[in-house]
Amino acid sequence: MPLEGRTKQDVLSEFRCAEILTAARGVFARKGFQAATMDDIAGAAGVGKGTLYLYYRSKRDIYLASLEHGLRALSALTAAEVAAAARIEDKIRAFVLTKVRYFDEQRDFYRIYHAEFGNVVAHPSCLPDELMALYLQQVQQLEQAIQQAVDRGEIRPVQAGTVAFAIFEITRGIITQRLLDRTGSRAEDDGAFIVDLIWKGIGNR
Amino acid sequence: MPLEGRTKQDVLSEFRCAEILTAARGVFARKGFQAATMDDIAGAAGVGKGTLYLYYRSKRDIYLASLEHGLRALSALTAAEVAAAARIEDKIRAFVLTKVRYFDEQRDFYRIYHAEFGNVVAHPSCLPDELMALYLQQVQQLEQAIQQAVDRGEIRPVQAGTVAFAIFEITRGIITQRLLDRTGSRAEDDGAFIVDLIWKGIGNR
Amino acid sequence: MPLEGRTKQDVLSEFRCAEILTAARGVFARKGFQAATMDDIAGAAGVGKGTLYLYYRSKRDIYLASLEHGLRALSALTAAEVAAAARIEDKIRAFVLTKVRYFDEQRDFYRIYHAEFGNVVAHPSCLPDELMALYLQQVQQLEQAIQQAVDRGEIRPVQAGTVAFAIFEITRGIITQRLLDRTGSRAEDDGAFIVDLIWKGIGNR
Amino acid sequence: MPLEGRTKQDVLSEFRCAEILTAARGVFARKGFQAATMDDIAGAAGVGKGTLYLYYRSKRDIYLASLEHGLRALSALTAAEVAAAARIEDKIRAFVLTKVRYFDEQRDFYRIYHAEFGNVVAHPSCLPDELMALYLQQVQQLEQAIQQAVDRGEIRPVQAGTVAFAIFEITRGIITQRLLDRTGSRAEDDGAFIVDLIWKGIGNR
DNA sequence: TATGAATGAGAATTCATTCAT
DNA sequence: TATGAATGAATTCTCATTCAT
Repeated sequence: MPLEGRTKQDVLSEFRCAEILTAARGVFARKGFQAATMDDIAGAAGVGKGTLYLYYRSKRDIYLASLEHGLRALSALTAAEVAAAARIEDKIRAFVLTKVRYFDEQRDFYRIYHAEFGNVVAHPSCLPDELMALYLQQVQQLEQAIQQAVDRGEIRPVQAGTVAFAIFEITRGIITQRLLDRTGSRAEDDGAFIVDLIWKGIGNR
Repeated sequence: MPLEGRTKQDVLSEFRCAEILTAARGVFARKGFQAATMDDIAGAAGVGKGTLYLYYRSKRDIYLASLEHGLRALSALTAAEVAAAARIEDKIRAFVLTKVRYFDEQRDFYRIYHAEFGNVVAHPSCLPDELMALYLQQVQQLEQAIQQAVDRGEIRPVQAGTVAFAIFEITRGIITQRLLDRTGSRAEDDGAFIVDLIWKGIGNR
Repeated sequence: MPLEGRTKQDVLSEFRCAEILTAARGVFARKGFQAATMDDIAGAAGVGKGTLYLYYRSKRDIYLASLEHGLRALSALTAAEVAAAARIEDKIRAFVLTKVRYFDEQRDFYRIYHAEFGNVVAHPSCLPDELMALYLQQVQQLEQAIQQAVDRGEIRPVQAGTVAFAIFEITRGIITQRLLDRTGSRAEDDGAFIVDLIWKGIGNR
Repeated sequence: MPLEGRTKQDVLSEFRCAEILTAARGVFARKGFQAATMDDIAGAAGVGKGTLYLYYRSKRDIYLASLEHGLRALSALTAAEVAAAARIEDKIRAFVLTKVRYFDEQRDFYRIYHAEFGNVVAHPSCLPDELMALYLQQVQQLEQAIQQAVDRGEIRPVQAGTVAFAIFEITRGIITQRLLDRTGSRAEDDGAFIVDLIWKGIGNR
């Protein structure tokens, strides 16, 4: 039974970490990084302020951990779904839909995600390389799929990187809209629209 | 003479306002809203800290004024260029190119613009309605043009709003990339790419 | 009249600095460095807490400034008095008496001075070199005088450095006692005792 | 068997106490009272943080116990050596040498000892009477010996208390120097110097 | 007895805003 | 009108002490 290591401590510790991270995500989503205080987070997590520092070294640390946690989950999910699709058309659809659905359920996380990665331009050097890599990896996965499709002649020759980036951006836009409008359009429809647009363009016949 | 109001005062006042706004834009772009201090802005504007409060009520006020100032200019410019183009294809090209070029020259402004409007999701209620309206108006102009094109049969029947939004998002993505990469691709080429993608999609044939 | 620079600002600034330093000296003397809070100091100085940071960068800065201020005054005074005395006996007396009298009037300062320089052993590297130099200079002045007296045959051949240091230490001891006992022995008597002891020793005849 | 009390418990308890005290002494010496944390001490002692509170009521308690422990040992040693010497000259030498040698081997303790008793002036009321008594007793032992020597005509009539105090202070100075300089002068030489100075003074012939 | 996770009071420092000059 | 010295509310982080296990 001791096979799994010191379960008591470790499980409790992991539980606390998760508790804090979840609470923090909500607070950060509601107030943004600056306006969120350690008191807020401690209160939301139902622990003392000092306890936060037992698990994370600083406010920024908690923030980055929130970010990484969600991003890693999203990335794994997207990679799996995209890989599972055969044709490029389906891969794109999988890419879009996975993200739309993920963020539909993780609205708090989207707010943080968006605030941070949306602003890479404004403050380029603020994020750890590891996190940036994780973020950029998303587009790269799609880019590779598109490049292969070009090579196989499935689609007309386009710059895979820029197209992937365009899809990425439109998806982000759609997700943003879905969060702002509460007019629950179906995720499938939004996804279908993007794929259709990217696939056929708007030009008349 | 008194036709134009108290010219001396007004002109001086406007001059000071512009001076402050320009300085503030640079500071905000460099440091972000939170990290920028009134001392920074006063220093950059070459005035005393107290003077800022003669022209603006708060730090946030200066920020919003910066935003509005640039946004108004961009909006007017875009409207004119889009209106000047005849065919929808050209209107889209004009839309994209105007924005790409504007931000190429107003990089400081782009950083603020992006940070703030990119984050509407995260902090929905923070911006005054007037500013939001100005922002949304950009897409609406494009949307109308697309709707007309649909009505005229210039392009296949698509949801004008969503397409306009997609173009808007891709454009933003491209601009972001241009600021990050210093690999100076030509604005015309980036613009052409977007129009091409939107127009024809990536599907074969 | 503008010969003396911007008097208004400078005088006010110097006044504030002195005010803060005096208040701080009292607080540090009463509570020690660690226990003294910026609130204490601000309260004692009759200014806002933020004001302290207009004149000094940190709590430690205020502390060091207090120390340097008093030390510089003492050093100058001692140097003058010692130089004014002709015979080595009188120089030693001047050295002892100047210090005893100075600290009689600057009890607050003595507490800081003693706490900090008394503890060089415990935390050797904490003080800026400049301050340490100022401190050590005191013994060196005396050492030179003693060495000259040895060279001239005024006194028996002794190690000037160690003797100077011994005088320095006894003086410190006496001052400490004077502050603890409120039994007001006359400074002259204490001074005379030290000189007598150092001069003749306790050996019979 | 029960004559000696609950040996098992008591011995273990004493052992723990000694362990903690030794560890604490090192930590306090290295970091000073304020900067030393209970975590540091617990870590150095190889026990849990909570355990410290089973043996001592507070951080200050541990500190004072460290102090008392070392001071008691020093005091006993000095008393014995001084008593063993016959002539006053030898008693002084014994006094000086015992202390110099003791602190040569207990550098950690010296740092604490010096920091605390060196600062009696700064914070007069901080130490328990018992500890102060123990400290002052050192000088008093010497004072009595000197007074007897005066009474017996061994030395010229001097104020025994002040002379004892002077010797005490010079000795402290020498020890401090020995710890700062690593220029290992022999303890005997330093001791001889002090005795010589105190005995003959520096006056010529 | 031994532990170390949890706590929260407390302190240094920053900075938007005010206001006397 | 212009200034910048003064302010104090607000925030992050530390660490002695407690207490459930």
